[in-house]
Amino acid sequence: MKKVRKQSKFSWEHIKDFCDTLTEAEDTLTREIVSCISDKWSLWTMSVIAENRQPMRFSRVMEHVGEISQKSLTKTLRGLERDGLITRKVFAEVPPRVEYTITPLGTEMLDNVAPLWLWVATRVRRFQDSRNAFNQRQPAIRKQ
Amino acid sequence: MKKVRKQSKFSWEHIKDFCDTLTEAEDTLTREIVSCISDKWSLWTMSVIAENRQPMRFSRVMEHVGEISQKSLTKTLRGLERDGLITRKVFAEVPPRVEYTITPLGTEMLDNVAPLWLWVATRVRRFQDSRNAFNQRQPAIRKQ
DNA sequence: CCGTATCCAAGCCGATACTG
DNA sequence: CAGTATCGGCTTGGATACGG
Repeated sequence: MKKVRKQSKFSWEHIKDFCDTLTEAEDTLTREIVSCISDKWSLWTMSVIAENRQPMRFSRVMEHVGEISQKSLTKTLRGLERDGLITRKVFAEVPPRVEYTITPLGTEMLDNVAPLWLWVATRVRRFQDSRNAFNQRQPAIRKQ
Repeated sequence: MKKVRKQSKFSWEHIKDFCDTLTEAEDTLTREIVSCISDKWSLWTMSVIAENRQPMRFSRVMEHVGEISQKSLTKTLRGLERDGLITRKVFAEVPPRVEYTITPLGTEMLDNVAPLWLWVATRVRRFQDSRNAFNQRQPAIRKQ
């Protein structure tokens, strides 16, 4: 019986046991959800909607998010809706109105990302130093 | 003076104030570092090296990580080294030997990612349900 | 053994144009 | 107003071949 370690997994110390209880599908989905925090727009869009404290129209979200294109915003919002992080409500009016709201799950998500983000941010100088040092020593093993 | 909101930022509640103290370069770097957790191999590679508890050769890392290609593993390891998350030690021998070790910063990183990962993993069913429901109702606004 | 170089396919994302 | 459709550039990562 060949033990194939699934790609893209993460397990570490005390969470290892729990991770091992997940099916492969669950494990894959977990990674997908976690990965949204490095999606170019997802996290920022969520925090924009969350901080508004009330339903937000498409165009207002677009204003606040910034330089995003319509296409990308639509795609981002659909993804967040699909995962239950925001809700999308369409009003049958002319002109059309669509309102987006953060869900409790979405708020929880933001609250859980924040500590990690903060940890990285407080160490950003150290990372910068490390990169500078790395770039200054000649690329390892470089021929000549 | 046009206030251009940098892309790809994240700020939320109590971390907002701290994030605002970062320069744009620092903010960008923070996002880059955070993003490594969704890199296909970085996190998994780090946990493999960390759990080994001792320096690990390239080929052994490759075995444990699994289906990764040499090229991707090299690239992943270089990135982690550059950011100070692992160390890379070359021995001038024949045949060549290179050993990788997790750094304290790398361990800290893993420890800080774990809670988020665990939170997502414990809610994975909810995310799955949300996706199923989303896929079953006809795509919003879909014509006909 | 531990890489580097090259080619190539897939996917992301912006710009632009069009629609109910 | 809030999308959809299409194109095209850029990046990412696998496969393969080669090198010190």
